[in-house]
Amino acid sequence: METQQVATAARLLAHDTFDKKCALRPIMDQTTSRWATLIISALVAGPHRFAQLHQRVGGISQKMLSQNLKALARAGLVDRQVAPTNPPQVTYSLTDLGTGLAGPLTELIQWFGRHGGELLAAQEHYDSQQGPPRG
Amino acid sequence: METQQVATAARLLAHDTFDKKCALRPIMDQTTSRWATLIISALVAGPHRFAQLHQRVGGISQKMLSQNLKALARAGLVDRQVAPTNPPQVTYSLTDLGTGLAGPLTELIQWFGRHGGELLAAQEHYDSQQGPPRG
DNA sequence: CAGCATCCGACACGATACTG
DNA sequence: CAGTATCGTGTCGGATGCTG
Repeated sequence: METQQVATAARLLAHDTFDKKCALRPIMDQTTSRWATLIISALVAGPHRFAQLHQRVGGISQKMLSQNLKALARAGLVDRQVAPTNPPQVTYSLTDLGTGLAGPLTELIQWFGRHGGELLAAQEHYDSQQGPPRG
Repeated sequence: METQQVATAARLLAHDTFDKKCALRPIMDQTTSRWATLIISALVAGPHRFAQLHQRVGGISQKMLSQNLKALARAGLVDRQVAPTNPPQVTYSLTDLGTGLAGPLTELIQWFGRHGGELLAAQEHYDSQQGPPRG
């Protein structure tokens, strides 16, 4: 189908997220990932040191923190400032781009906060009547 | 520290997303996961059949689609309607809760659409000057 | 058509140890 | 303090085949 191909091309040009080949998918995946969302929303409050972030984002390992921070820096969402002191001081902060993302992202997180009860209740209801998650 | 424990308790009651034990984390993880975001935003346009979704969300496998759909149904975000016909017709649609989530979520996706160019450019710039992604 | 069961590879993730 | 290197495990996720 010719129209099919045209549609695909149009979707690619427009960054159609539904398209399999959308170049944004990898970035979206990592940016909306478990840890990245928390890291970004933590940085909304202001610049943080590595250890501060590690403490703020409960349960994250240094490896994951470092890894996510690097990915976010690569995407141009966070800025990494190294102070030439001893011991070294590294400060992470949101770029303008990152701050822009933080808006929609925190709204999403806040939605979860507001509707957390409903979500939990729905799960309990679901589990109680037909399919317990395990066993 | 007593205050530490009190703070932790307060965070749990308030669904503090930063807390390691936050009960919402698993739900958030799967809801903001690669496929779930696309499925939800696909359903905003209206109810879909299984095959329709499979086609709409480019690159997803039946397994992942089925799995995500089940998880979303469990969280009370999508509704599953089975018509007793032959062959069976199963229709998925957003619940009110799901529609509520779709708002913040589509805003987030649209943000990526608008700033996709900047993100991609930032990555290229980053890679070109210091750290190519894979040696 | 809708969807589950199974196998299997790839990597995400965490714990630990080590470096500057 | 701020990471990197390495290892082991668990889960993610695709391909295939079968059911009703």
